[in-house]
Amino acid sequence: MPGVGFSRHNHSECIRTGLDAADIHCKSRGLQFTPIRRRVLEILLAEHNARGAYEILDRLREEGFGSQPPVVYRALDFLVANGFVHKIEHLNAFVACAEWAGAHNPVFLICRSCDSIVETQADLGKGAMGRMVKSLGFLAEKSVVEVEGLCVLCQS
Amino acid sequence: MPGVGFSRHNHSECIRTGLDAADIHCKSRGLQFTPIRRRVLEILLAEHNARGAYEILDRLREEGFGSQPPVVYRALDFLVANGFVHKIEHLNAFVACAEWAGAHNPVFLICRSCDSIVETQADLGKGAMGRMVKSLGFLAEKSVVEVEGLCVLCQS
DNA sequence: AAACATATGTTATATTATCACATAACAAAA
DNA sequence: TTTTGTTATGTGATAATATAACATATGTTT
Repeated sequence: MPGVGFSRHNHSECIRTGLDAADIHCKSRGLQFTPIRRRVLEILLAEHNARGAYEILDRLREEGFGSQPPVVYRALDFLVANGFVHKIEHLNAFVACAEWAGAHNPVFLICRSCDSIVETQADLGKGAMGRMVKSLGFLAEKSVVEVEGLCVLCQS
Repeated sequence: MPGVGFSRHNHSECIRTGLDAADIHCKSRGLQFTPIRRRVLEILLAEHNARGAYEILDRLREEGFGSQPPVVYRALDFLVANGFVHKIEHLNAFVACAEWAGAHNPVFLICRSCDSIVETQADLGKGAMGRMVKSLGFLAEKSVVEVEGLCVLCQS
C-alpha cells in the first residue's frame, strides 16, 4: 500500500486521525456522523487511492447497509461537502482527505501505474497563476488540480 | 456570448483560426481531418463554453451524421488527442482549445454563472508547486487545472 | 488492383449519477 | 412527553456519460 508522499508510514494513524477529525467536526457543528457516513470514510481512509462510488457501494451492501446508489452518493456528498473526502474528477472517483488542517487548496498527484494518490497543498492564488487570474478579473472560488504521472516507486 | 478573457472580441476569428490550425496540423502529419471531426470542432468553437458529448451528438444527428454515441466520442477522442479540444473533467464536457500555440499547460477558469470558459496558461512545473512535486519525486506528465468561480461580467 | 490501415455505422452494454417518494430516526418546541 | 419539523435512509426507476465489439466503408500504399 503506497502511502503519504508515496512513502511508508504508520497508516493506522491516518485512519484514526481522519475518523477523529470528522467526529470532532461533526460534533461541534451538530452534524450527524452516522454509521453509513463513518463507514464510507473508513473505507476510503483504508488506502491512499481513489475508489469509485459503486466499488464502495458493493462493500456497503456486503456489510448489510443499503444497496442502492443513493446510499453511497448521499454519504459521499456529505463527506465531500464537509471536506473529509475529495472527488478526483479525472477518475470519477473519491479519496479521503489527507491534509485535514484548516481550509485548503488541494493538489492531487495521481500515479497512473499504481493508482495511489498523494494530496498536497498549493495556493494557486499566489504566484504567476494568481496574478494571471486576477488580471482577468476572475473571482476564484474552488479549484481542482490533478496531476497525472508516475510516483517515485513506479519510476523504476 | 462571453469571450476570450471573458471580454468582447471578434469571435469569427477564433473559429477560423481554430479550424485552420487543425487543418494545417492534420495535413502536416497525414491525419484525416474528416467532416465529422471538423464539424465537432466547429460546434465547440462556436462558443467559449463547454458542451456535453450528447449535446454535440444531437447536433450531428440533426445534420445527417451518425447518431450513435461512438460517433461523437471518436471525434472527441481524436480532437483531444491532438490538442484541439480539452475535456473539462469537472463538467464531463468538452471545450475547444483557445490557446493553440505550442505545447501547453492549460488552466481553465469556469464561470459557474454563465458557464463560459477561459483557457489560460500556467506552468505548474515552476514555482512553489513545481518544487513541491519534485521534492516528492513525482514525475508529472499531464495536469488538469480547473478553477470554478465568477467571471468579470457575472460579478455585478 | 491488392493489401493494409484508418474511419464510420450500428447494436448492445457498461459505468456513473440523480429523481422521486415512502419510511424512519433525530431534535427542538409546546 | 407528545407534537412538530428536520434530517437521514430505503428503494425503485431512470438519466447521463462512456465503451465494447464487430461489420462495413473509405482512404493510402504497394
